[in-house]
Amino acid sequence: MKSKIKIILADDHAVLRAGLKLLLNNEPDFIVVGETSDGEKVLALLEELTADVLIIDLSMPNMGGLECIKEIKSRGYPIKILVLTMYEDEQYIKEAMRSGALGYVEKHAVDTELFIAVKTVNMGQRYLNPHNSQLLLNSLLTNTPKESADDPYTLLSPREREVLKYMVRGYSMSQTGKMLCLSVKTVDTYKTRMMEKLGLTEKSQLVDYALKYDLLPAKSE
Amino acid sequence: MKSKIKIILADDHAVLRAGLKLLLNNEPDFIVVGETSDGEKVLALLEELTADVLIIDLSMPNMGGLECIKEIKSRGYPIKILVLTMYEDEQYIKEAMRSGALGYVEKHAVDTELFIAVKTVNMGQRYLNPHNSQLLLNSLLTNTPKESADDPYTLLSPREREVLKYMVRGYSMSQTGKMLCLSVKTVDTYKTRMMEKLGLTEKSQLVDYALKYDLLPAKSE
DNA sequence: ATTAATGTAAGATAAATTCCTACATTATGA
DNA sequence: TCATAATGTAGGAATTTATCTTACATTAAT
Repeated sequence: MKSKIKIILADDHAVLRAGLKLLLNNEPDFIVVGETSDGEKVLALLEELTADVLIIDLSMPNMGGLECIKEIKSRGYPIKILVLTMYEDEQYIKEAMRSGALGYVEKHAVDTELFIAVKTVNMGQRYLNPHNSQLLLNSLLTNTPKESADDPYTLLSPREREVLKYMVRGYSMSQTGKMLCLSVKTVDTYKTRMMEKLGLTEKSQLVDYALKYDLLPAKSE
Repeated sequence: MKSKIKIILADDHAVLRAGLKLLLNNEPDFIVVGETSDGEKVLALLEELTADVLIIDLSMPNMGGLECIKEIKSRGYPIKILVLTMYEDEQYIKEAMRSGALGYVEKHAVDTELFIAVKTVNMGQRYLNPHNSQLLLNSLLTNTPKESADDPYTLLSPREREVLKYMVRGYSMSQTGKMLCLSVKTVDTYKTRMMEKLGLTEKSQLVDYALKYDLLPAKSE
């Protein structure tokens, strides 16, 4: 009988950590040997015990996940690192992978994907979320530090973004035009171009897009 | 032997949900009878099954937690609502409590606190994170004894809110009409009535209003 | 039982959007 | 560096949408 994969959990949400621990311990192949909510304490833990895989959240107090990963690598611990986070921000993933993480799983993922990811990185192989792997591998390999493929700050021109912000807030084209001292026609052009660039056909999709990229103002109380 | 407390889980992070489910099911007093990652599906679930407590995350796709809570209340489901979130933003907590949540637990909390919270709200009593309870109780009691005068759930009719949601998401009147199987004219009437009720003159003000009251869907990653 | 609110919708008119085209002015890549 | 793509700007005509007004049946409330 082969031995279980020893896991350390690092996530600052205690109740979720507890659930995750149970989830993993419930599987015959895994055993959680340590857990912590704090980046610095991860390093302390590694002094005390050995484990095969570290499942780490990028956002933790004291020492962020990224920093922690770098430190682990620079100290030469042989532990495999699997990043578990809710951001699917490509920037973060790339940074984490470059820093020495072997794999990346979103919190949105289901349990089975987590299990597979743990096993994969435990074998020393990379694991990337299927959704991101294509893009990521490309951008990791080509080493182009450009932002995510549909990021508004790379895809849309400044003026277009400006117009977008007004439009999605319910301003009509003419109103937007007035706000920005542009002809309605110009606003129209921007809108058309944005739709083309983003491959959209409905105004509501533009709103979705703006929502996705936080282009709407924060809730004002 | 008294029956277990039936729980529905609503959190968009599947792997965490799985852990949480195991954590709760592991306790003799609880049983998770349903789970979902989506605000709208919470409502669908409530149609299908009955449960005692809904544990809900505030940030979910399609329909944010706040909106979802309000809708549950407006539909009159007797389920007790416990908010589980990582934000310790007082504003959010207040809003959630005002909207009808009975309790609030941070994801940072340990499992035992979660258990206590579930039991507390199940009895119909409020549960507030010890850290926040002081502040909150105060501001809940002093600052807002009344439903805020322009709350959409007191001012607007259900159908009006429905229409509003589509309109502010960039759907045209005709599109909204199609979505809701209404004549454009009917949609028009609702819009006009809402504007009158709220004393607004511009569509953009409607969007602001929706933004203020979380009537837009949460950012979908 | 009468009024107020709600859910529904049509017609005529006014306004906004769409589609196509156009043209300087930068960037930018070959 | 020279062609080409991207950007910022806008007009006209055709079409779609929105607005304003009015209407009516059904509940909810007083």
